[in-house]
Amino acid sequence: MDTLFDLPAETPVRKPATGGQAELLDDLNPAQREAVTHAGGPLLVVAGAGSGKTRVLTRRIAYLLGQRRVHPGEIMAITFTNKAAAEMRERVAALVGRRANAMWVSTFHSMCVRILRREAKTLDMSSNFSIYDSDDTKRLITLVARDLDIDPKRYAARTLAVHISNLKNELTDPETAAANAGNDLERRVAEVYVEYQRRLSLANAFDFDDLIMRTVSLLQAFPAVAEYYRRRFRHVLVDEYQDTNHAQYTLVRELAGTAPNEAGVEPAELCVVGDADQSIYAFRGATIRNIEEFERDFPNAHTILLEQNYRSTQTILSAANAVIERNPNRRAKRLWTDSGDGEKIVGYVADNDHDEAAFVAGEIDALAEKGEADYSDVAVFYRTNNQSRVFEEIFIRLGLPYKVVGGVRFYERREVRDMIAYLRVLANPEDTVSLRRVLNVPKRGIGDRAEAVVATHAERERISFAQALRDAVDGKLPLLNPRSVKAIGGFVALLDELGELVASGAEVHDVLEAVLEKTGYRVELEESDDPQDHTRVENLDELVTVAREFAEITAEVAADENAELVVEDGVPAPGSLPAFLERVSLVADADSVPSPDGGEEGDGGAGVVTLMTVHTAKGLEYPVVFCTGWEDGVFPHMRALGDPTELAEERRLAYVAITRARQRLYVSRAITRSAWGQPSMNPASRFLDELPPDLVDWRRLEPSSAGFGFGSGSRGTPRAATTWGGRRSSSPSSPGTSSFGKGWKDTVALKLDVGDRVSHDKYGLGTVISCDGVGPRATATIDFGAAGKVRLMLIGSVPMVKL
DNA sequence: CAGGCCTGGCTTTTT
DNA sequence: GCCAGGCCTG
Repeated sequence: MDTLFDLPAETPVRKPATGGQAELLDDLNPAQREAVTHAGGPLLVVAGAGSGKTRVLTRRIAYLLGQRRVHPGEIMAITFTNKAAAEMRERVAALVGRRANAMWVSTFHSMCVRILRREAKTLDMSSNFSIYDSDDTKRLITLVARDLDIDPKRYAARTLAVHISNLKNELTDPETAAANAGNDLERRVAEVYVEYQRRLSLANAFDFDDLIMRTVSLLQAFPAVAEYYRRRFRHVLVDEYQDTNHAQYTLVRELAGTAPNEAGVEPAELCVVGDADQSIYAFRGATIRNIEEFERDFPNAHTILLEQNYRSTQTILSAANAVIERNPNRRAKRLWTDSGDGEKIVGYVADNDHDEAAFVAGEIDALAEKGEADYSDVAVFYRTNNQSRVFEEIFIRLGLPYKVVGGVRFYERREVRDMIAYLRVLANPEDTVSLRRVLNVPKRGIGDRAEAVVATHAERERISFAQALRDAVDGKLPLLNPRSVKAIGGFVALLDELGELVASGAEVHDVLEAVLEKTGYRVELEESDDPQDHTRVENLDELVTVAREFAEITAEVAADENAELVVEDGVPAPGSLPAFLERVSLVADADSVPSPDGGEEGDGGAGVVTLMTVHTAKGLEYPVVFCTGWEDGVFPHMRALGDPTELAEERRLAYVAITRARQRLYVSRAITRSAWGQPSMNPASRFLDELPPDLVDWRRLEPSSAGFGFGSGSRGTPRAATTWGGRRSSSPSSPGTSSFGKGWKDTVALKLDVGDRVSHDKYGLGTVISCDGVGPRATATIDFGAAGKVRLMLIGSVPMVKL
């Protein structure tokens, strides 16, 4: 795995400014230059896609260091991903050298971890705390909800977790949540929230949201702590500001300040960079309010707009502009380039998802054949992960090399998480969630009943679960049968033995090996005849390799006297178990994106095609991009159709997708697509209609009764037998001007009930067997007899009548 | 206590 | 169509 430590490839900079400071500004356009040199008040850089955002940030830092004599230790640069942080650090280092090491360049979360480890005592925590991800969080919430006798059917752990996360993102503490609770759900959530926080503390753990929220409350409750950081960091830079949530916004404000504090310490110089049009994480609490209201939040703020694009052709940019312009209440911004129009966008309407994938594969092959693109130049985007399947099927059949990025990640795999849980217990014995996770994994005869007895004892005696286990071994729990006591005894002895190994200073990978052997985890998998378990063993070997590399790299850095190994408060000892755990908790992008030059470890020359969701594609760019599944109900997603706010977010997602393309952009949709095993018919995505018609070369259009000319490239695919009336939108005559988006989007064309008889233009006579959703989300599953069961959306002009 | 079967559910996911 | 979690049985 090349992932934990790899630095991403440098995005091409036209004229690399290698040495002299004078060159820092040379190859910048006027707006970029202004952003780099601006001094004094808060600065907002509105950076359109491909406008050289990272270049501005890194040059600005280099300029601060070189021209404005800022000490690197005074700079804090905050990003959302480790990849972005690594890239920024790398690029600054390329400009200024090793001095870059003294800066804090990190993600919001690792920055907070660093502060929290340093200040843990202040919050009654111990600095070896665990960091719970959403899976751990859900487990703990499940435990809490069960203890509170909450009906898991009515209030799913996931739902509770989402609500609690939202509260934390809004910096609402449990008491306030309880006081504000206005309905049954909110009361239940608050109840769980209170107990959940108590149990987190007891486990000496923070969840992801806590990392931010607790840091904010730390800074707010302890002015001396805030002042320490304020004095220290005189420059705060924030990347992807449009993705900040309320908690992160407050954190930035607390760190930088907006006015001198009581001691007269001036606010730090703040520079944030972002693009409201690329905000696609509202579902995680991100709010574009923060970028929209920047000037109000930070008095005397200055705003700079970067609109010149260095990535795409004008055709692609015009398409992107046309789509995003439809979003209401948006700050005007139009991307442009001086590099020419380039190729037209290619459109394709497929009969079904299979046909769509075949078209994509055919085009990729043709481009490769003509030498116009390597496989690694090509990316295929879709809205949801399950859409990757059909591409995989077709690509495998055709022998087209590809890699799916995203989906279930390495560190989310069960076996990996089990091992991490063991390591966490060894690093933080109070970590109840991890301890209970591995209590009976692999099976060692400690069942639900025994676990419950121990848990109750722990709760009653107000002791940790770990201590309660020891009490069980000491015979203090009469409710346990002797067999369970013996099993628990074995488990505790095992942990003690592993604990001694850790205490003796063993390397992480040796500890990991010991866990795999001594628990019998590996043997169990090896002896299993389930083929999945074979993969699991491979993943575990991979994890051991990761740990070994972790130790080796740390050793190399330590041995390199040129490297400044910054050892500071809040940073675990290099190479230690806590350091490793922090790494795997905060760096979860193990399945990496293949490198653009096609060199993923020797798969020969042309590399592989990359498949991913649009969300995953953010921040990336490819010469050739396929935007697939542009259908109402797929993209925009079904759940966004009825909600203008969500629809605007989907449109931003479309904007992100389009602006990833450098030279060639394809858009496609399928008339029918199998979803959840059943075919469903989807109308064209409204976003297709928003593309200026003259920019799109429709290779193939949906067969229709209107009979106007279709592109010639229909490749012999069978045409759907549909002849339905009316409003086909993306016809060659009027793609951009169709009004169907207005007329039908809020209306349900057909009101159906179970048992109704219908007649469908394509499927014929049928009977409604179920109805789902309301309003624009309404669907019906209809049994068409010989034509099968079909789930249909009921919005728009459905080619069907009720009988 | 463990393993098997069945039902339900199901966007996106930087950390 | 697939996975996860709950329930039931051996």
